[in-house]
Amino acid sequence: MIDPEFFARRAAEVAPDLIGHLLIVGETGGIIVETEAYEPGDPASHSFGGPTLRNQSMFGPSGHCYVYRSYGLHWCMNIVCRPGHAVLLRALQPTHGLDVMAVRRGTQTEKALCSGPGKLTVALGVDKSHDGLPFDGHSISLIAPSFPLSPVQSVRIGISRAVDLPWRWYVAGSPWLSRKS
DNA sequence: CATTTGATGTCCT
DNA sequence: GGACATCAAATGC
Repeated sequence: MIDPEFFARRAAEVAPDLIGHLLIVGETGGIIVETEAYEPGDPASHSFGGPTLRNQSMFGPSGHCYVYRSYGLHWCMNIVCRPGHAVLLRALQPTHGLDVMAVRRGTQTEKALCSGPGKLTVALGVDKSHDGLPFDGHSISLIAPSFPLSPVQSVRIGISRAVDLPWRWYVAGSPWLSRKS
């Protein structure tokens, strides 16, 4: 399991370190290949402006989930770092339970199973009921890579505020990203 | 191929 | 009422 100290840092420090970790939810999972950091004081972050009913998990214990509804219909999954900080999981390389994920996603094309924040929650079966749950190896696990990767740093995607903050990290050339880079 | 559009939860003004 | 950390299908070149 991951040292709790790993999560109790700034989101912008945790996000690149999460690249290469194996995320397991139930019988499905994959390797994290794309993340984004959101911090307090960051106008694009849900924690900007303090706690609300919706974002309260973002101010809860580090190393837990923050799951929210995006655009009224998609679930998005974050890992909470220190209070008000969270890392959005944007894409996975599918490794576990591909058949189950394909059924949930209703697609045959393996490269599109987890290639986006709204897609990977469907593939993993994550929804509001996972909000606030810990990555403790019970229903949700996180396993460190055997060797560190060197992700590429870039600007975030799909936001309209603080668009210049270079807080997106991804595995260069990976075919599993939410968009080609 | 690129661009537009529809689905509609939760928070903010 | 409007904005939004999105996706897939429809439409237009």
